[in-house]
Amino acid sequence: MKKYLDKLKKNNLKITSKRVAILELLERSGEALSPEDIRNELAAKFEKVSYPSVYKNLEDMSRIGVLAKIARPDRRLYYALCRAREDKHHHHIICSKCGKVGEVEECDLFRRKVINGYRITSHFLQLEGICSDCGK
Amino acid sequence: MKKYLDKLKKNNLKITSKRVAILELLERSGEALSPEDIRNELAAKFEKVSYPSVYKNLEDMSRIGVLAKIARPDRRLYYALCRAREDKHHHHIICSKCGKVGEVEECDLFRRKVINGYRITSHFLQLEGICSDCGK
DNA sequence: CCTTAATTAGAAATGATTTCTATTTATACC
DNA sequence: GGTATAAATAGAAATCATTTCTAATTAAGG
Repeated sequence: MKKYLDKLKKNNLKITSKRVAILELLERSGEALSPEDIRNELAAKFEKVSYPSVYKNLEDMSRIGVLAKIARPDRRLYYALCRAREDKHHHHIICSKCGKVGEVEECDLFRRKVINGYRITSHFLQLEGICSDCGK
Repeated sequence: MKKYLDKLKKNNLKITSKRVAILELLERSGEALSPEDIRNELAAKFEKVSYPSVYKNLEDMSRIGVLAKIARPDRRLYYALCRAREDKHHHHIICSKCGKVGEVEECDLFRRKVINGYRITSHFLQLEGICSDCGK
């Protein structure tokens, strides 16, 4: 958490309770969440949470590289903690029934620099399935 | 072009002048275009072109696999002709600068039945990068 | 041709995101 | 610790890509 807050300071973004709560939520969940998801979670913790400040915080924090912004075919934007340094490269798989999220490390796209003439700048992989509990 | 029209027929989509014009436009441009781009191009050719039918055509044709739908961080949807061999599993990569779309066949996830205990039901992979022309 | 179901245009609605503005708050400096 | 000030915030209203609704038109099979 400290390294994210340091990065905020370094970029002249103040350490506000809302920003800390957003970062903690994204760290805890490990998923890409929508602004609406995030506002709803924060609403349980704070008396007042406005959409504009949630949107602005997500945008500001992704601009400085603390968060990753993800575009999906539902035309909504999703945000996830950018864990650039730590951990292994991975993606998430979501259980269609219970919503449980697991990690998928079988992805070697991050090693590829060029595919079919394109120098890759980003890739987004999303998996859906039935987890072992629900599949019994 | 014929193979696209055949696929429309096979899926009970009629061969209308608007659909043909959309396919020709996408084939000619080779890029992923927005519904707005497409409507504007068509407006030069037809007296009347409504947004709802452009949107519906793009959605219908991507549903049956003739077009690929691409979500980008500007929160708009883009559509490109799906040129890969029909039966070959593939994904798409879009150039961040010029919008050119290429096919990516290096994906072996579709062969995996189970990952990390999850029985996979679907996966979505989207790549972004700089194409060879723009990278010069 | 004729019939019928699909397609279309236009107007209005939708809903995620953004803008605007006045108030509050974090932080640098004393 | 107190204060100035620039950033952050909430709430109301606006924006704009996309969708819904409806009646008129059209493709395609018989």
